[in-house]
Amino acid sequence: MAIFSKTCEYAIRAVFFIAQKTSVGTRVGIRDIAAGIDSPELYLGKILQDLSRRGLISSAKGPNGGFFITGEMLNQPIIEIVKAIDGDSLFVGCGLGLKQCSELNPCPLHNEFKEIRSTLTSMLSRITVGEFNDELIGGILALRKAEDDLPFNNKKKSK
Amino acid sequence: MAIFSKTCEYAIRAVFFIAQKTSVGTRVGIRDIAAGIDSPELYLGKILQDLSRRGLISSAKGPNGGFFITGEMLNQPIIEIVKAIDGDSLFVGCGLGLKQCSELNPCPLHNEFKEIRSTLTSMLSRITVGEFNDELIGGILALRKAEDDLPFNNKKKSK
DNA sequence: CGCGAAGAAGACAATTATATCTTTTATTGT
DNA sequence: ACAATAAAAGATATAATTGTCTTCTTCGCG
Repeated sequence: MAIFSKTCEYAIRAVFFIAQKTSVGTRVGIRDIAAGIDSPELYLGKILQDLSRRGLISSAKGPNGGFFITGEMLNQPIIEIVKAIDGDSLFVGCGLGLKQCSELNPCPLHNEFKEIRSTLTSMLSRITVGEFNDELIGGILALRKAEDDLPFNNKKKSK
Repeated sequence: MAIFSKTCEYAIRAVFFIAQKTSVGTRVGIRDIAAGIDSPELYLGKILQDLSRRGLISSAKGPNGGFFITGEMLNQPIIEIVKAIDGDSLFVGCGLGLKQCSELNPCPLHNEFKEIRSTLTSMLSRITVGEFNDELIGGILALRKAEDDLPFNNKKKSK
């Protein structure tokens, strides 16, 4: 068990990827995103649909279409993505899965988990979707393998 | 997605429960544990088997048998349970699921996750299996619903 | 010894998460 | 209008997780 579900990992990486592409002025298609973040293309399609329906990203059909992220969405914290995909159980539930766990009837790890949760929540609330654009463009941060590991076909799409 | 898998939640609660019973000198059967922590009885059986095979709890068959926890096991940190059940992906993997994420090739959340992980790790390493015995006995902490919600048959086992 | 109480073990069923495929719809450029 | 492109949507497949059932083995006690 990682912190996020696989779906959520793909979603976060995809959103960072799209944000970065948007910041240099281009829309990106599913194929390019999948290549850019190392994810199964068709599955990613479903995830992007979902994010788009929830208003976390935008999309356009047709030639020159693709996914993009508008200005204000760049300032969304990534906790929104996590909540949209994985729900809020990471932030609200009892660490031991007790429905009735509360201040009055706490489980043994209740107080410890409050700390973990608040650390997580504040981190994910602080980081925004557009925050890493420059580092991603500069190659300082990665959403997949290193750049020179990219398959040769990753440039045929630059229009 | 909660932090731990459901299986792991049951496991931790069960171990706390057994530890507490052991500390007052009795072995406990699967049925009583399941009732004590609100878990499916038969599924719990599998989990306890697994923990027992890994040496995190002990068991005895036959009449007056049941599960118990020996002295030194009481000092085990609960991170051992988590690792046994959920593996160590919570503690070592990249938060965005990138296999090649590292200091040299970090994902955008790499440094933030180091903090989360170390908080989690130290907390789970610090808390021991026997740590809450007194509070559990005293009813200050809970592993299920409040005591007075217990089904009437929970005392028929006191031997 | 032999019965009953318990855990051990393996097969199986249901659910959820993950992934793929196919068809449809919308948009753009010509 | 037409052809090409790209996302949307729905149906289906696979795998992992979670949960149940049945049978077997072991042990303690009379």
